[in-house]
Amino acid sequence: MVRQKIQIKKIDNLTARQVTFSKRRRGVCKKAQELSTLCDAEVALIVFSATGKLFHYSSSSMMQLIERHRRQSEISDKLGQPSLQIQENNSCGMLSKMLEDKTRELRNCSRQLSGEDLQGLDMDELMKLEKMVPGGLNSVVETRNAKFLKEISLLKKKESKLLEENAMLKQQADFMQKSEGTVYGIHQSNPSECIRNSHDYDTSLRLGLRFSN
Amino acid sequence: MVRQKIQIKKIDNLTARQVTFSKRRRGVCKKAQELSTLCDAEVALIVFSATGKLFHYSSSSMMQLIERHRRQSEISDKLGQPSLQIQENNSCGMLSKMLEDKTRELRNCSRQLSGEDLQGLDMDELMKLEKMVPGGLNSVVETRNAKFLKEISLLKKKESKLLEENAMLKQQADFMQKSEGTVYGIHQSNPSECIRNSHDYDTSLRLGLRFSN
DNA sequence: GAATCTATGTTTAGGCG
DNA sequence: GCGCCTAAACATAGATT
Repeated sequence: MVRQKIQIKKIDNLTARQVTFSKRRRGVCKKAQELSTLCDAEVALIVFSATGKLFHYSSSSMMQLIERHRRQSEISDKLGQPSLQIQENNSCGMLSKMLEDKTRELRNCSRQLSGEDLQGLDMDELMKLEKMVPGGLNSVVETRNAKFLKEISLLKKKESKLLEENAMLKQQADFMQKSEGTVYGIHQSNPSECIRNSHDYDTSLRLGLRFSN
Repeated sequence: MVRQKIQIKKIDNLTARQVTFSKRRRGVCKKAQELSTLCDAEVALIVFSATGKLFHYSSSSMMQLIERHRRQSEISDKLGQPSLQIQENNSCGMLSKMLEDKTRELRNCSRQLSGEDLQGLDMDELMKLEKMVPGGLNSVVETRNAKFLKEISLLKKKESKLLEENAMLKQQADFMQKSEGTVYGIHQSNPSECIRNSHDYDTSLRLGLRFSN
């Protein structure tokens, strides 16, 4: 049999999953290395297998990279909080420079985001933002943010609807399963297979936070 | 001129390097996501561009993953990772899993956002800075709002797509019902029978499963 | 710069030892 | 598990718009 197109969802067959994990783990690592080398970037990659084994790669020091990441996040957090430190510590020139940087970054982001991601965090962050900033901004910005929030509300309703549908379909599937035991398909595992050795996660349990496109 | 084989060394031309960075960064990110989804792995990826911009992706919580990595790296004989989020009930077979995948995707887009974007935190920064710097920030506001609108638009599209997919799943469910309740099961497991833990943290270290160079 | 195109290089699913 | 094989799927360098 020749190669099939696969869909990006959890591979059910344990063996196939492990094999794919091994292959793709190396693939991702290689890609990370290449990115680092070709583009002069710092890259850190941490992978935990379903069995809990750790694999990692980093272009330089993992600790340094993690620390750098943490600091960057922390800085952002501080800025996000109502703390006024920065007002005291920065001149207008410096702030202007930062703003320029951020604007550039945001442009880049817009480009990147065009494909697949965005959403949740943006909404959350904006909500948070709204609470944090008590009407101090000018009316134009407030109006726009309100508009944005309205859109978010709509999208959340849609999400709820989708979730409802999912629940319904789950029930349906449940019912069908109870009413008929016939199962055919590629693979059906015996539940007892799930009780493997103590080093083995049951992968079918892990409904982790995934994203497939 | 058509595509040449490239050698993995730093790209000299700045523009080409930036373009490649952008393309490959997304590529690596996608691969990381796929690995996570397909193989039920936890993946964290941190990338700093040559200009210092941060990009990251994580299949779940970046902080948790980093913390887990830190612990496993430094103390190999410490057992019993306390919390590995036990999953919700999953007893409906393939269709149910597909639906859950979709639901999860919808819910957790934020994580992909935090992976690809500079996060909503940048927005916070901008807001904060806007408040501090008097005037002359219209372009920043415009940029941000444009980004918001674009994001909303894309989110809508994505949700529509998900709804469509759910509709398809519904059809599938209908079909199954008509087929006398048979189930095209690929894998079925009962979570309650699957007890796991992970005690072999140090194994990966002994086996030299590292990619640092 | 960003988006798209496309020929080509690279990855990898599915097998097998 | 690992390594190798093949061909299909995929990623992407280079060019163009």
